[in-house]
Amino acid sequence: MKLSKQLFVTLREAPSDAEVASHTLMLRAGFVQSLGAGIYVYGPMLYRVLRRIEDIVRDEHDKADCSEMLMPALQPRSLWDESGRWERYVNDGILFNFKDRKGAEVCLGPTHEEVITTYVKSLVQSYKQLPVTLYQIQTKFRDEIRPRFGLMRGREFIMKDAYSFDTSEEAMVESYKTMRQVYRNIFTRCGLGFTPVEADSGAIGGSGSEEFMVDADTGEDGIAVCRATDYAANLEKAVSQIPTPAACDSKVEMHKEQTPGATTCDALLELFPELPMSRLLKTILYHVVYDTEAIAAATGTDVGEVASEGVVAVMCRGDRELNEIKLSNHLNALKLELASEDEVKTATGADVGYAGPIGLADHVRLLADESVNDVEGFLCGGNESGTHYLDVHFGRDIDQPETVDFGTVQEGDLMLGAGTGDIPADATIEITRGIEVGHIFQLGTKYSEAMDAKFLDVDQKQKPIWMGCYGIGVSRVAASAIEQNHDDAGMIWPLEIAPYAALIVQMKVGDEAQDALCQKLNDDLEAAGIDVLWDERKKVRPGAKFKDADLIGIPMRIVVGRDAADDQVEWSPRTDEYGTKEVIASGDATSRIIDACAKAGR
RNA sequence: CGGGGUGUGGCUCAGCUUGGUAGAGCGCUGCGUUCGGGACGCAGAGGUCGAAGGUUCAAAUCCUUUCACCCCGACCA
Repeated sequence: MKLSKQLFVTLREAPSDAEVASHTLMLRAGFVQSLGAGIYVYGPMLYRVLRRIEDIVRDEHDKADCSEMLMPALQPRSLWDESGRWERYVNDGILFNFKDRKGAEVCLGPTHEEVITTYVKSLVQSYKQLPVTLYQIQTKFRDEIRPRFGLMRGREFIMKDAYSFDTSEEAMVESYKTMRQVYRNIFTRCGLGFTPVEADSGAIGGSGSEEFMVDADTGEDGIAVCRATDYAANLEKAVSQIPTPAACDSKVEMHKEQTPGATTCDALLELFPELPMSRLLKTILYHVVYDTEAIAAATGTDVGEVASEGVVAVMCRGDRELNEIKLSNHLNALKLELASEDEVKTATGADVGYAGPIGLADHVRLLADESVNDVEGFLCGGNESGTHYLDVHFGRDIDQPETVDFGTVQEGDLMLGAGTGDIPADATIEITRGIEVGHIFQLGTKYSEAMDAKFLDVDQKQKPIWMGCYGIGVSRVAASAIEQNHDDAGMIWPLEIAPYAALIVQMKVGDEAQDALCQKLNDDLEAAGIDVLWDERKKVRPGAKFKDADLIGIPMRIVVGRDAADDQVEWSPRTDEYGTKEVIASGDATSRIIDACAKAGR
């Protein structure tokens, strides 16, 4: 491919609204153009990368007997009412929804469980048809709270989603394991360094779930990893041993202290410098919108009797942090946010900053994180502006509220069960960052039951189909590949997914020997099935060509210049993975490229 | 949603405080000299200063409204 045939325009300066490397470089290289927040045009170079990723995705899925299909992006509300997700997604504001000309509500699909379940249930009647796994590669729409970082979090993005259908839980787990291996193969072939982690299943629902994280400091997700045990989990999900709280010898009676202006843990520590942070209990108030149907189903009560909203107070040790995901899951919340100032005043009778467990308004539900266990003689808010209680003991002064793990794992925490079984006593947790490029779930029968997707089993009984679902952010894979592989000069693509395998940089266009040699290199490579890009732009000087070559990061490069008449070229790879700069015969260059591509399965 | 910031040629930005002919660098076009790591000279093209309204003899600049985009936060009590 001749470069001059493309609309190839690069920018010398980085556009001002780009923050992360992948976004900046893609804008500079003309890979993307922004059309609005989280909406991008994918240029020809990027599209080649996306197609390469898709091809790898297809190949690995097909090898695992998955069938590709395509579902509509436009989906009627009725489907989402069947699964019960319409309200939740509209509440979260993530759904692009609108009315058609007849006034019927529709949405642009953020995911496709409803459609695939509808499709499959009409086809599957017998256990003899299962298991089956279907997938598609398609554009998804999500009205993200805050789109950012270019392709990392867009409102429209390319996703591969797969769905497995099985006759039993055990069979579902088998399908899940197969897909886990498929995912490992895909990301390995894409040349990415990644970590699979245990994950929270979020709004999709279901039981087991793992995320595939590309290791990158700019990642939006925190990951808890333990080198000693291979444990790795998303911070939303991770568990650890909570350090023992500082002991308290004194049995002084509970008493009120004047603490005007001290509304934070740090401010309180200044007033009571001898008090350890672990004996300071904060109480945080949340406004909760409940998933009434889920609660009714779980408790066996009538939907009408379940409160739809409420205020919850959660206690937590001063040296620990709450985890709103865990809290939200425990409460069956559709929405969880910090209580407003007014709500705090009504609930506590005090300004924000003095909430405590003693004397809360009756309508407030009190819970606590596990970190409060065994804390004695603690300080907590007084529910009166400018006061806190000191030397409070659970049991003696107040009952200990219901205590659940609502906490966030912290760097240096010991592993749960450290010192028992195979887990070393000093197995500690590190916090790293990553980019979520894949997520796999065991859905169970959540959707099949809600949408009545059943099959007739060998025992003559109708049973719900066991489902799994598996997603890969194709466009995000491209962005994270850059995030992981770049330098100051530009992108450095892994050969497997590079827009072109090789680049011919011609120094002087119009020079007979160079023209002829470049043409031969181009033809030989193309004949061998190699996609090669030939920079034969006439009025671009060598320096600019080198800069552009560095920017777009095609891994293998041949410079054709002064030695062309002697059939010599410069081997000038983008990374030393393909050797170092040297002058070689043109035929050697061709065979090096062909060999490298064969090795990479390209 | 809350807070902060920014909108001026394709890109990066200056000008705004103190109203008075719309600027620079990069990029683009033509000609010439150059030609292995973003060359130089000369001559050009390209902007209703995000939008609407207002104040004024006069608005990129002051006021009001609005839209868009970016960042931070949703971790505090």
